[in-house]
Amino acid sequence: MGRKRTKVSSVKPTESEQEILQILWGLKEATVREVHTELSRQRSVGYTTVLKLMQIMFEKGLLLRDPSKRAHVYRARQKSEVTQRQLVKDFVRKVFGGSTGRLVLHALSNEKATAEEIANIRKMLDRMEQEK
Amino acid sequence: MGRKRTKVSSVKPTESEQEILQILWGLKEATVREVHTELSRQRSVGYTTVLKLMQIMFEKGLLLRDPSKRAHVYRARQKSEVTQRQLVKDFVRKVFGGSTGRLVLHALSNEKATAEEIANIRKMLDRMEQEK
DNA sequence: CTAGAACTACGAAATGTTTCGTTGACATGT
DNA sequence: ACATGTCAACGAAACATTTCGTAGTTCTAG
Repeated sequence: MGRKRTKVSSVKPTESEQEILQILWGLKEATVREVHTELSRQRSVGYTTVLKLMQIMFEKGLLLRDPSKRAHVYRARQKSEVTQRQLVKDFVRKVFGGSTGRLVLHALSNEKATAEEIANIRKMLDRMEQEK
Repeated sequence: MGRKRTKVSSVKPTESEQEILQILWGLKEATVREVHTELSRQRSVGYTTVLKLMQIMFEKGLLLRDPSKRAHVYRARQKSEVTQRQLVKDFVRKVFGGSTGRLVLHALSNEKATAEEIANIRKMLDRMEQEK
């Protein structure tokens, strides 16, 4: 008997977990309290709720932690790029039937990007056409 | 007694519901059986499961239906654009900290878009810079 | 040394989502 | 008229996610 501890990399974070990952990516690493403080800015949530979520995320392999300090220090196991890639792919499939282009058009038509981002996007497009 | 029937437009579809919306957007309108047939292509799912989901979606106001035929004909209440806008916004906030540009860069670096889509994206960028 | 604050761990309730069996109505072909 | 198939409705089980209370430990100020 004994399942678990396989396919760690394919675990899809729930929505709450995504919020926490987002915060951890920004802070690089943080204690539960720091995450709670930050998340509280976005919505009302109890300390032990965040604690529990982060413990679960640790068990799932989404987070690493250093328990040597009294307040354990957590960090995301995967670089943001890796997880984001996975989530974008899933999202595009569910909401845009798999068409990345349609997602991009939609995203751009919604909100404004900065001039710098626009420039980067152009570069990206150039590169993509090169590769053909 | 009786709550409900408010804030219809702000209901966020669950993941299963998104799959069904995706199918309905493609078919314009469809019976439960048609949706089930289509969804079955993607994953294993029972007929009554789809039926129940669509009934719930109707109650939530996500779908409209015409019960005049024996097999009710359903369609999405909101145009795909509206719902997608909402979902993208939410997704960008949770996964990219609100930065649309970063989402776009990511999406593009993942998968290849078609030449036509790339052209459209360029046009969109042009337009965005015009507006400044 | 002691009171209080800050932590982790844990269990379990509350809530949300998905799945499906069963029932009864209606339709169709024989 | 009846057997067979298709349908909506519904209830509830199964499962997943979120929330929080409580207990026990360690730290810190006085």
